[in-house]
Amino acid sequence: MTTPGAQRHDLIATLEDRGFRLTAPRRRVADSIEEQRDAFTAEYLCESVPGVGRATVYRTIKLLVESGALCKLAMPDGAPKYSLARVGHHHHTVCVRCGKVGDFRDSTVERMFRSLAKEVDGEIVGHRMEVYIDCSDCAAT
Amino acid sequence: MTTPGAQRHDLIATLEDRGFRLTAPRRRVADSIEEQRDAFTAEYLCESVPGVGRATVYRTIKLLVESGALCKLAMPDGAPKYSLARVGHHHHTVCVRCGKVGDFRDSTVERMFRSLAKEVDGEIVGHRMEVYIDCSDCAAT
DNA sequence: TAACTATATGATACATAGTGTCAATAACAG
DNA sequence: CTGTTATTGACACTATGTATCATATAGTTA
Repeated sequence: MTTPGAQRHDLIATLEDRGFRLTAPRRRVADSIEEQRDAFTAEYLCESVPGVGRATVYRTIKLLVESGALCKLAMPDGAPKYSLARVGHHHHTVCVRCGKVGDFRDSTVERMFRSLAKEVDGEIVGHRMEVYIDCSDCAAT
Repeated sequence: MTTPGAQRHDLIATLEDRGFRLTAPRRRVADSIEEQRDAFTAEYLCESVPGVGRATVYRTIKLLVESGALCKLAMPDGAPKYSLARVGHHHHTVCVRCGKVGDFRDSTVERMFRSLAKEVDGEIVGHRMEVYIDCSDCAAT
């Protein structure tokens, strides 16, 4: 049981829990990710941690995505961005103008997948869903 | 009104309707796409039309996606594949083993988006959804 | 049907998002 | 403090495109 509302993004602890070594480059990448409020690209993250190798940044991102601590999203053109995971399983709204990410879990989403499971030829092994929005802040400008 | 059941994939006609020139390279790319039964990558298509420039293949794919005649899908890792569009707006099931693509339109999907529209901070301007399956043929092997 | 012109082509270089290799380095266990 | 093994950073390479530009051609018009 996790305490509701007490969402931490202790990315380094996530890596430690999975048995990875706590290195200086990983700490710097994790710290930088925790500072990002909105969705960010891997290349942007590389720039935010000068001195850390590009490959290390990508490797760290990959570990965090595999751990479920980070979500990989696709922009409308398919370009990838990353966003901190705030809840277990969820989907995202992404503002196409400012990149602000929102999470949502909707009972109708779950209902839809249950309904779909009966129709498809085979077993559902995963899914992807992103909802693109023009957020109220951007719409106001 | 379209005639239900009479789904054609006249990709060349789609380009003509949009005012593009009917060139030999475009005909070859369009013909090759119409032969693909499952989702395919752009590079695979390039190989299937030897002699046609890679840039031309990508340009033709882009025109067809913009026309709605071709769908760009994302595999679980985000890698793009393309699939002929059979109906107006729909979503896809993709077998993660063989790449077979199925279309679906589910009333609960529409209901879900209507429900979501009330919750999000802004206006929904688009979405993306793919359902990954292990199809019955692959599961049998 | 010949000529004209805008569009399209193909070669090439470049951009973005990663992954594989490998020698050097550093974390952590003992 | 030392040894082992994971990790790093540099670099090369792959995949998926896009930009540029000289050349070629589709479709129009005389």
